[in-house]
Amino acid sequence: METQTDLLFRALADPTRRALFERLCREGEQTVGALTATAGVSQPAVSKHLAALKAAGLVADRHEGRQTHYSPRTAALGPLADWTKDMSRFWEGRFDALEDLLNRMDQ
Amino acid sequence: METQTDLLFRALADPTRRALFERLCREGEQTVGALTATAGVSQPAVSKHLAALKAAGLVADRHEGRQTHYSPRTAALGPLADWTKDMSRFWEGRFDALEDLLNRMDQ
DNA sequence: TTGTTTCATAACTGATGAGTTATGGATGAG
DNA sequence: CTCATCCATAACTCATCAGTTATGAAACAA
Repeated sequence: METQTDLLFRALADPTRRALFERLCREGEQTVGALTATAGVSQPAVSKHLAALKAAGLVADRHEGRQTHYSPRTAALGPLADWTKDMSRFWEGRFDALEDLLNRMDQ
Repeated sequence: METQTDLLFRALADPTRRALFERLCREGEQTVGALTATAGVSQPAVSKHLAALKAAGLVADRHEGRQTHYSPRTAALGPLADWTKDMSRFWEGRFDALEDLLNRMDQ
């Protein structure tokens, strides 16, 4: 079966898709047209990537007339942060750079 | 070009590969044979996954006689933690669940 | 109504990659 | 020196997926 975590990791694996999500995080809500203008791929490609991000819960869409506005849902990154921290914790106390990692995550 | 971040996200995208890494984090150093025993895929498949994890810096290998021991390198998760935090920060102050995410990351 | 714009979907192509079996190199056991 | 064991690589198959062009639906403009 396809868990939500699987979906999340897979959604972020593609560079083009990750770049779209990054733009939304940096610049805020954007229409498909605006995203397509500088995405380097065709409009249908952008739409498909946005659908994948939406399936992973990473973006939300809002319809306004002919346009569809997409915005980031950074809350969806929660499981990713949890997983990263868990992996470090499991390995904790053995010998490695856990402290460095946690320091980086603590603000 | 293939950045180190691309390599990291791609390495973690596959469920079988992620499961191998999780096992190493939970149980510590393992030989290829031990990992293969419960991986659900063939020994060459395991070897290839381990090679991918190694290319991403997520594991290290140690040769001892005929056996190869693999251990996790959780420090390689640093860029992932950084990226996650950056994305949340960019979106910070706009309106969403940043606090919840950061609380989860703060220990 | 007629035409234009915006986006999503369908249909297809090509590349990538996860899996397999086969094999070989290296080490250890006898 | 055999022979078995452990792992990595080669060679191949098959599915998945990122990209394309073509098209259609819906909203606005005239």
